[in-house]
Amino acid sequence: MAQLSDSIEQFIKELMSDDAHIELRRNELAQHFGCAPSQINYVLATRFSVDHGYIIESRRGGGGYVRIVRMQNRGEKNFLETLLERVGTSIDEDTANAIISNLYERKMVTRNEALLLKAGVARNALALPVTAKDVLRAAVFRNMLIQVFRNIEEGKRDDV
Amino acid sequence: MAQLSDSIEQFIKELMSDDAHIELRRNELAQHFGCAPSQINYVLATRFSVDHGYIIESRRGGGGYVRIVRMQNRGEKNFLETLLERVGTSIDEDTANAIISNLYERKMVTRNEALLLKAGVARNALALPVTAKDVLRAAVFRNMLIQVFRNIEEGKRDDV
DNA sequence: TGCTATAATAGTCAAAGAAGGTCAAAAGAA
DNA sequence: TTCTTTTGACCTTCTTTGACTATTATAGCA
Repeated sequence: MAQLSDSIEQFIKELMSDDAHIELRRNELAQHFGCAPSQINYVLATRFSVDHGYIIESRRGGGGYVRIVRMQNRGEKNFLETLLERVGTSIDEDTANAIISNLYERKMVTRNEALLLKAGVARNALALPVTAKDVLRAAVFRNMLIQVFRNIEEGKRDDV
Repeated sequence: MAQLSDSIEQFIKELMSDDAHIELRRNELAQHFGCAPSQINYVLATRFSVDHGYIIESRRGGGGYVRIVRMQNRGEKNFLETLLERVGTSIDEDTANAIISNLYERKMVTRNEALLLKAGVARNALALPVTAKDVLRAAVFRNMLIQVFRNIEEGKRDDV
């Protein structure tokens, strides 16, 4: 049943289309969807986080607004470093998934590859205490991320 | 006779009819049959497992669902089953790599996907005693293998 | 002009609601 | 008995709402 949050996410993405950023009124949007204003914050937090490749700016008071900015493509080399730093030595599944979705939106991986990456970091694969899971997931994920960039870099040789 | 589980199994199969996959609400279905929700899980586990040719996906929370995907052709189903059996609960890196190369040779995964899979099971990702590594690798690998087949089956939906 | 009160926004956080998952014990069949 | 099925208690995840808080612009007043 196409969750409210999903609809709002879609709506915002359509609004953005090709633009690198849009501005909206939190209350208006909430009214449009007949929901609590804080629902908008929830959507922003869960679907437009930095890990998803967006930056949120806002301003309160009269004439207030919420601006959603799609982060620019950095140089790939730099980007990998940033991602690895973000992953660090421990990462939870949601954050990892956000990063993967971002890679897909930037067309750096195909849909199938994205799903493969998600399968690799899924919590259900790891029968361990949560903390250990996060540590292990980070290790596996780092490896896969590096491979993603390697794939992008070379994409030519045919020996596997 | 006609066990409850059998009825539920039939019901689901009729629901699917020609579709390669359906989505349902666990609680609704349970209510329809006047049984405990976990009964549905039992049916899924015993009649819609991978070795029966199905793959289950699900999501919790508001708007949650259970999706049942049927693998189209028998060959694929048996192959996945064989692979999962081969992987078992513990596998070393070389064996995993051999399986991946085989998938690539059969053109079931692209070169990039194969490399991604290898990255996911690489020993350097797992900072653990060897035995534990193998066990963990098996878990992650199983997950990824199932995803490979899922990709082959559906390759259409666009939600990542 | 400078200050202040008010209205107009947005943010935070915790609690409630809405699913599905797990596991072990009880019940039933073979 | 032994294997399969069924149930229920408890767990985890994701969403939605609402009360309370914070910030900003502006109109009115001294």
